[in-house]
Amino acid sequence: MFGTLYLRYNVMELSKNFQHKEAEQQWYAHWEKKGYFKSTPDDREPYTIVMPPPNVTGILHMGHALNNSVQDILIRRAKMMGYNTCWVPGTDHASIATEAKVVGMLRDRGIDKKNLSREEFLKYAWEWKEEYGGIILSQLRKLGCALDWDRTTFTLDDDYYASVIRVFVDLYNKGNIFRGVKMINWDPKAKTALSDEEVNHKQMNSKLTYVKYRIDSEKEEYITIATVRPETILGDTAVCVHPEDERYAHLKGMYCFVPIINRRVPIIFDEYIDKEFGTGALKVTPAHDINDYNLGQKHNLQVIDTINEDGTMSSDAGKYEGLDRFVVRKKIVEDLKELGLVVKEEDYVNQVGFSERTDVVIEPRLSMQWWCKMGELAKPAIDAVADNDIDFHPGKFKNLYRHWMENIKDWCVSRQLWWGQRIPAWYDTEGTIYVAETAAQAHAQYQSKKPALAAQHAELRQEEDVLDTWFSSWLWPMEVFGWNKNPENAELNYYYPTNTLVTAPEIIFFWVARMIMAGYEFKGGLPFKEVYFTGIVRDKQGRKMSKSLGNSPDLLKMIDDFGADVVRFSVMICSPAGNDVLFDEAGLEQGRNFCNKMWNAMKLVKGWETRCEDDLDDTQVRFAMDWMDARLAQVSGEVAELMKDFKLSEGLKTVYSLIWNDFCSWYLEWVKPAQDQPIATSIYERTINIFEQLIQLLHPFMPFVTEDIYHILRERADGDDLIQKQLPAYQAPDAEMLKAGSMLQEVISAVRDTRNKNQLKPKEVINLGIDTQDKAFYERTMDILRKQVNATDITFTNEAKAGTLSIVVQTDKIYIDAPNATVDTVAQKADMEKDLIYLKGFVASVEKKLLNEKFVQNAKPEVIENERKKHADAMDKIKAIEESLK
RNA sequence: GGAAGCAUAGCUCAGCUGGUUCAGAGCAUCUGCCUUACAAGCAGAGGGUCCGCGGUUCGAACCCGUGUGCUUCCA
Repeated sequence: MFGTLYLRYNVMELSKNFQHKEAEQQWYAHWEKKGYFKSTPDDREPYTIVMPPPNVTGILHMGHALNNSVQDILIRRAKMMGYNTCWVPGTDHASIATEAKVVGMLRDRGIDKKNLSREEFLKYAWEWKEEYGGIILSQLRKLGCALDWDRTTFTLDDDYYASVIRVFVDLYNKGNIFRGVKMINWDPKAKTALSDEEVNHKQMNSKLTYVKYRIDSEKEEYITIATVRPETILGDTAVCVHPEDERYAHLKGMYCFVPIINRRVPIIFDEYIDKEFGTGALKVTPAHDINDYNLGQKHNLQVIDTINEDGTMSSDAGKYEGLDRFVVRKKIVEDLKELGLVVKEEDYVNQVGFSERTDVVIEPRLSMQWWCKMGELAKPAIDAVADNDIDFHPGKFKNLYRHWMENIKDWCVSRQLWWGQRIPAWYDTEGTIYVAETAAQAHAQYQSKKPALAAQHAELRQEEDVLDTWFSSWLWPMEVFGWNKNPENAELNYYYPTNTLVTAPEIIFFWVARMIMAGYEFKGGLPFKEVYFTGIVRDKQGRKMSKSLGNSPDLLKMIDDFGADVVRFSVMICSPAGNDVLFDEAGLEQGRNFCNKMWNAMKLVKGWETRCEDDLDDTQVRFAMDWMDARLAQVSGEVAELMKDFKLSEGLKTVYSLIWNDFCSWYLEWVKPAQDQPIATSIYERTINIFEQLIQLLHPFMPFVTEDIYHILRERADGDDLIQKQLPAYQAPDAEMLKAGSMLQEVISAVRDTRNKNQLKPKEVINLGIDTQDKAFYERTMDILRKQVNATDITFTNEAKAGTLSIVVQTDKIYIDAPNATVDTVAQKADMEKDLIYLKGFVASVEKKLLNEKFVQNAKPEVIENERKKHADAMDKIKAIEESLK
């Protein structure tokens, strides 16, 4: 492997640009081979992240790229800070999504799920999983993720399965799990119940249809209701009005007929009704609306279920039986029109629930399901976040969390699917339930409870339903470390609680809240210490990236074209902390250019290697090196602060600017020897050291290019890899050096600006006369200054020379003499006059402040001191300008 | 209908406890340069009523009230 390295890194053959494809492959394999991603408990402090397991059916999209880049950055940085880092990968069995995929695959092969037994179906499902599942894990490698692959976990692994069953039984025994009929969200495509969290509400343009119901009386009299779901009319078992609605007061105790099927139903009165909505009369369909259901309970109404589990009409729908609900919606309105019962139709905007998984319209449906009571589980989890035992970033999600947790409802945990953990409940012939971890244990319960029945009918029937996928994911941080086998095992005790959970705010209820509850309930403590919520990835126009909009870019192609580093850069650079991510492909170019910049800087520096001479004097550029060290120290501190606050995007920008502006644009230009000139070995060595530290700061963000450059800069011993190089301890930057450095930059920029404004070509030589109190500064930096502004003579002077351009930097007066060009000194003077006017105004405002008694009384002493200093500085500058204008 | 958040340069965003020459950065734009690593580059410049209105304060981008607009979550 180092053979190929050597070839690629032969200086003479260094490519024009950074070659991401080779580098990525090479370094990921190297890191893996070296075992850098692996973690075993030792005496270091652990830093642990469990990756939110993507669906086993998933392929890498923008959300994953963001989420996992963030985690990788945190992990890699923690590793450099000396932690024993452990990042656990895995996938989620995603019951609904996967079962849908498998059903689709079977259909393509001409197999109908209905004709398969559970065992046969599961065999196919596992086959599918082995062949197509988990593609995303290999895609995460491409992104460069430093995951401990030996710990890869699947939520349907045997041990994982057992832990889910154990938790179910435990909660059942504690009385938290029960079975009951309730109104649930039914997904007619997946044919399963969903939890409230799995329903997305979207605004829809609907029609509000006004329909007349004939009242059962001598006269021909009608009551008109308004509905957006005419197809449910067939399930109506009442019409309801407000008790104080005078329009309907005379109908007390009367009945009306449901059109088409002519069912005689009561007119009931309830304060639930909104008198203003529609006609103030509501058709009540207890089987198909949660509010109607509640009304029905209260008023003892019949429940008639007119919709089948696949969304077609049931036998109770009479002649519409077998037709789809949306077909019937139209047809029934036509039929009602023919009967003359439609009063009018109005456009109406309402919220409609869609399945999070299959995106079909949810059907509220009454059904027998398994439920988990959440109230008790929620209590410690509420406190954990309120007391900041678990820290949320950004903090705004704390409120959201608390609000939801305080109003938490029972969790519908059963799903009418086969792919998942089968609910460990068995029924005897009389319908009694036995919940146990194994069939044998259930039988034992049965034997002891009903020996007579057991003797007659030995068989128990197991519940067909499986558990909600989230009922397994909520154990993730515990179970990836083998909680089920041994809840006190050494690994679990070392890595748990994990440090940081990085996830999307959309699953704060699905997953985050439930993991916290599970952590306290089953492990007796919090699952992670902090949660970082990334933003939602949107396109440039602010639209959420989604398959249906087709606005999410092809990540793998992007990685292929630009490289993982660039993709990571482009995602992170537009990810402001706590805000959504407006992904702009322009970031790809910026990232590519950045790689190119570093690559070329490396080529420049590397090119000096053969020009090194030990005895050369380096005092001329010592200023540059000392300044760069100071900047490095300063920015390292800034980055550390930013990372602590999860301001990763800011952190990246800061390092980017340090490398591009400070290092490439200033430093390298300052130390660069003239063409074909030798360079002092000491400068070369120190420059390499600086370069190393720079790319080390960047490494967590862009691991490949940095590791690659690290190895080209110097020949490295086996095991000397950037990924595991430890960050140096924080050093306070040399403040004097920083100040001097920016002064030099200011002088250079001011001279260049003046050159530009006077159309002095870069090649045009100038002379500088400098009037300053601080000659030492200019003596120290004179060579750099000369080179940077293309000056030949730099001399000290005490007076303005006629025909020169004068500028003032801080309080130094600089006279620019261009011997071979004509310059417009008048325009230059006018510019300075403008500065003067501004400064005088500024001084006046500061004076006003200082003369204001209230200010002097109330302001903090250091603020006043500052104002005085501002005043003095401005006065000095005014003086300098006035003198140079003479 | 309930709740939260946001509004600063053309775009995306920083701006801490009200006071630093505080109005900033990156991208985009404009001008000049193929200058001995990089034109995927270099040097420089121009862009803002800090959403409107009112208040608190010696002092407000920042605190309070209010209006407007946008976004998200919940029902």
